[in-house]
Amino acid sequence: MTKVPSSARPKTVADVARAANVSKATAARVLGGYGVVSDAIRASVTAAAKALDYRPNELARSMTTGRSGIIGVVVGDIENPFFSLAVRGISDAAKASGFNVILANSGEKIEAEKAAVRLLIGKRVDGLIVTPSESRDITHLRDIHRSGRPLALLDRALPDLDVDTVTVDDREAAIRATQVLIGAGHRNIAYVTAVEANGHEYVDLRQIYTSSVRERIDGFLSACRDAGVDRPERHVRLGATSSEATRRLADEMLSHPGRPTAILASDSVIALEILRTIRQRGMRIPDDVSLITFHDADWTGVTTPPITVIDQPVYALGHSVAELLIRRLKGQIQPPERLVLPTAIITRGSVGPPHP
Amino acid sequence: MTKVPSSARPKTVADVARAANVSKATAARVLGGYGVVSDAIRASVTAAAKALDYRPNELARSMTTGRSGIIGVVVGDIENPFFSLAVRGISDAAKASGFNVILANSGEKIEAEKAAVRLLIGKRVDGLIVTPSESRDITHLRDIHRSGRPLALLDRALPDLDVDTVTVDDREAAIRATQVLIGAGHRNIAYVTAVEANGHEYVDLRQIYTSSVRERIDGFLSACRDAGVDRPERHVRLGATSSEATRRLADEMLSHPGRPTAILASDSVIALEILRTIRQRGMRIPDDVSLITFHDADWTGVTTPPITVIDQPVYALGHSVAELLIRRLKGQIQPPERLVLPTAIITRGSVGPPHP
DNA sequence: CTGCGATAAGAGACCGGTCTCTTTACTAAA
DNA sequence: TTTAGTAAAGAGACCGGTCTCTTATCGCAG
Repeated sequence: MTKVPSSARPKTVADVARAANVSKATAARVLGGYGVVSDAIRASVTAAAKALDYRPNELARSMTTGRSGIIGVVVGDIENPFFSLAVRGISDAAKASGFNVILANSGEKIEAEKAAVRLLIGKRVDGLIVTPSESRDITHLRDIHRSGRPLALLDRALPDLDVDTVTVDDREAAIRATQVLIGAGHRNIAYVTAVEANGHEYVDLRQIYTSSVRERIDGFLSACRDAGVDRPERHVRLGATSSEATRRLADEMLSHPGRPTAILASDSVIALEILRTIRQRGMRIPDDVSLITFHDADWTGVTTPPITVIDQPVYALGHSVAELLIRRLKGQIQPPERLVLPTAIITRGSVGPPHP
Repeated sequence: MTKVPSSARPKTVADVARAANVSKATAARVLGGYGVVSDAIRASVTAAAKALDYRPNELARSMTTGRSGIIGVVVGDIENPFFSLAVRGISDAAKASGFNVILANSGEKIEAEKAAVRLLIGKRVDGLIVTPSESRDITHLRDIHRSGRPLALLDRALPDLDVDTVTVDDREAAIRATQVLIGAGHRNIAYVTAVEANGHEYVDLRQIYTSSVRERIDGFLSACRDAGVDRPERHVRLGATSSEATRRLADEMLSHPGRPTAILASDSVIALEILRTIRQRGMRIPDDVSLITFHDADWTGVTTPPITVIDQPVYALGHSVAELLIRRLKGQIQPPERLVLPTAIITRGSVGPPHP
């Protein structure tokens, strides 16, 4: 004798109007919370709505109003704690202003990123937050901007695209981290990053299409050169895109006779894999090799020794880029802002003097 | 002389139809990829669409078709790597079938969960995946089900709600982990979980409204009792909901004279905080206290010593719950399935004999 | 040469809201 | 008593697609 589970078409304003014996317009006014309605009518419509279990169709609502209340977010990889934390910052800021978030991840692939943007635009999100995976091909981002939908960039700036952007002082951070290693006596320092390039071999800065990574490498090289290191670009390693790739890369790098005495990792996921490789090879930190990584991931404080990190304000990064976007969504027009948040080095125990 | 950045209203099928000199219906057939159209007309409509930079309005499309191509996901906490990984599994499965994902997190609060469900239903998602934060109040989940929209549960079963569910063998896993500790000689074992309850004091299984946690505690208690432990429920600690709370709880627990010689942590976030507290108190693992945690989080392998864990197939959990849901979305009707995935214990170095 | 079926294109209703414009009823000022 | 003014409710267009139903055209068999 149980009720048939479904098949009951969701109720509409027209259904409620009929039940309450008012016009569709009046019912819509009550249910939509706009216009003027007498208290008596309001009560009876509300009662009818409750009785019928009316739930508004946000889709229909969005179509007429043109606003969906949704912010689209395209990140490189949700699994990377850096992004999960940033997304949390975005979500919190969005929720506080009554917006919701649709998440899509690009896997750092430009084609996936384009598809995601197309999809979100199609869903008529009110605005987008993107971590652009490339600076070469940004036509899809131009399109967003051109279509009048606000766009904001997270963690990675694009010189050619003048929109709200929140990044950290990547170059500065890389310089300081490198100086820490140089100060400890290192001259053979490797920089390991996920960015893919043809040949996995670093040649030139212009080959790096991810702005944050380019900044970091630039800072790294600059600090190395200032310390008189010869051709530091030899020690930039690209292509740590997966744990396997990173493992292979690290293994190859550490088995080499002229192996680095210190490593600077571009994110915590890479650092973890490098740490694993170091352990596996029976080497010790910081005795055999020193390590610094970007992102103060939660685990970096509990290893033995704990890892010295570049602490990025990740949550704030997400929170403020969302706030910038929302400000614009609310109609405030102002010139695009480029926020650069400061980082700090947290000194732990993973840096020591070089040991050849 | 630059073009005005926006204000150009997005083009519609009607615009394209006009430009191509065909009827709206014909243009729609081409652009929507349905119906029959001659090659000549198809070409001219496609050309017109490209010229006008037409982009379909998915909102309008969803409204008439009734399908949005979106799966709504409500998880407890995106920041917890357990959930990020599960979400990744969901996303991958969804993408493979042409679905997209809207993510909302409840913060394990029932009110936020209800709001999220209401929102997603309003957005007319095609189906929902939820990790119910409570088994007491599930009217909102009943509503989903009743409205005919498929619902699937992730990680937590609800006995009263007969829908597709994917969980792991929590009770079994807890028993095995507890037995490992008991086998090492421990009789004073603490179980620490995030679940909140009035008074933070464990009294009764019926007080635990999160099914997975209840299962685990049940298994833990059962294994303890089998080993002749007296009143093991004394050692169940609730309320590790934030890092601060966990820290406080752990600190209090470890400073107590009759402190546990081993700890079983309900997730990796809790374990990390417990580990920090242990270190901070100058205690050592496993000499002073043994530790096992649920979830083989990436960091558990790199601490000294590495942590023995209960390895849950988290990605598969997400992937298969999404597949179950999608199967139903595609119209296949079958009785609700309750999948229980197996776990395994990965023995590392965090368990040793008790040391009073 | 007529008629039938198949194919291609057009006309217009519809989805479920919002919103403008119009109508109605009632109060208050002239 | 007439009239202006206002508050409240109704009628119906509209958003941008989909989809059914109708109409026009063409080939081919009888």
